Amino acid sequence: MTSMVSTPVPAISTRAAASAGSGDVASASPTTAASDSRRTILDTAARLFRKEGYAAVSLRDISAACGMKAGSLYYHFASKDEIVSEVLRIGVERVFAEVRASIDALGKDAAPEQVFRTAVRAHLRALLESHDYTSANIRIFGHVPAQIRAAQLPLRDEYEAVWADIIARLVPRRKKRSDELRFVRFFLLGAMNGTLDWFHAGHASVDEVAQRYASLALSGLLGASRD
Amino acid sequence: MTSMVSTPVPAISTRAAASAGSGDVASASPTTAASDSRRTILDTAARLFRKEGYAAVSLRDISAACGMKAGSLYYHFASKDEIVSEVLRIGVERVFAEVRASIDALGKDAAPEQVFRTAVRAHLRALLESHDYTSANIRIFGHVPAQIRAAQLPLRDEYEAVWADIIARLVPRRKKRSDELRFVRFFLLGAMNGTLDWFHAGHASVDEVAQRYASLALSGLLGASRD
DNA sequence: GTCTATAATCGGATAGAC
DNA sequence: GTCTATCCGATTATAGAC
Repeated sequence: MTSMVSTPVPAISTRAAASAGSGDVASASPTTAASDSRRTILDTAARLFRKEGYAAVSLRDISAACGMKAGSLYYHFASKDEIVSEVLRIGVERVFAEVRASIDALGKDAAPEQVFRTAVRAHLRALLESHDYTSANIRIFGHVPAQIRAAQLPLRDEYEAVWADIIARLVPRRKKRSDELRFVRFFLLGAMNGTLDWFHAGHASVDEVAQRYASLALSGLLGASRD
Repeated sequence: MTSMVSTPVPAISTRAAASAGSGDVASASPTTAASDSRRTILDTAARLFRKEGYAAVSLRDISAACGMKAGSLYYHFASKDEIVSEVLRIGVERVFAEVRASIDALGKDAAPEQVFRTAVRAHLRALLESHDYTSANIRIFGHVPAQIRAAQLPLRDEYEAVWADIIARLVPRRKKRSDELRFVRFFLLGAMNGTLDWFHAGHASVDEVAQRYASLALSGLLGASRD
């Protein structure tokens, strides 16, 4: 959600989950002891990175929370960088897949506004209740080494392209200049990702936040409140 | 911009700059060698924290960038925690003071929408072009030790109260429920603070971003574009 | 006020036993 | 696969010279 590089904009739902290399935790490989440990390490790392930040979490912290010793992590990963890269990648893959799936479920004739509201809800669900991976990504992305950030940009751009499409469908023909839409996209993603800084389960439901945020984005705070 | 604690809401511009303890860099104390060094250390720390994050910046990094040795910092500050606490405090004080000053300059009869647009511009200017302190605050707040965060909440709440007031003036009488306004405030501050993740000088001016963001917040992305 | 020197701890990473 | 043991550099912080 940071890059300003423009990328080819695929139509929504035309692309497969992309990459998903050999290490994709989400894919259903045959369960082995090694893959179990690998997944446990990544789950734990995502949870700790989300809570504490990137630099504040040591490999000793991760391994201890897994019931392992620090040296054992190196059987599964070559470095801390490799662990955090995987966590970041999976974080985007998941919110990406869920937003696209939620849109696809609406069918091809869904109204642009309905598509928008559905995507906002899916993004916020992934961020606030489903996935430590996605929330860890948003929270630590700006704090990992620049080299790791750079490697993640293509995947982020792919995900942002989905939002560019959703927004482009929504906005009337007039003023479709691409830098117009860029501002809208940054505005919306900034507001949504900012929920991580204040949302705590119990005060309001994720779906309520999603409804309010979608309405605010569509109509503004002076606009007619339709819900 | 994180707390959910409600605080007394002062009318805009009725309160002095609050606190501004003995160590306020912004206040004009007689310039001594010690206060010069103190200020240099804080300026440098703010710049590095903004760029690299909290945990990634060591006291050696700060002192080296000041042309000093690490041990010398301890003449001016008791710990890294004390340095970062000062940076965070000054960051809020400054954006606070500038937003309030920009509103005060409009006079008491300014239209709510004009007040809003002016405040958005002042906040974004402090964040994106004026102050490493303010941008450092936004970037690292969620990554400093919990104890430090907690100590900063009252000041943050004071600043958020200004926004609560600006927004309350703007919204029609209907539906002024406070949790309504809370969502609007979080939505807006999230979008504005998110600019840190993508804005780079040169592509667009801060004032252009401010205009677009204010319009989007007021009218939404379906609304009439009035600029 | 700033320096040097150092204490005490913790960090990522590696080698080899089991 | 996981553990133990260890290397080695970096970190915060302190003590005392100048």
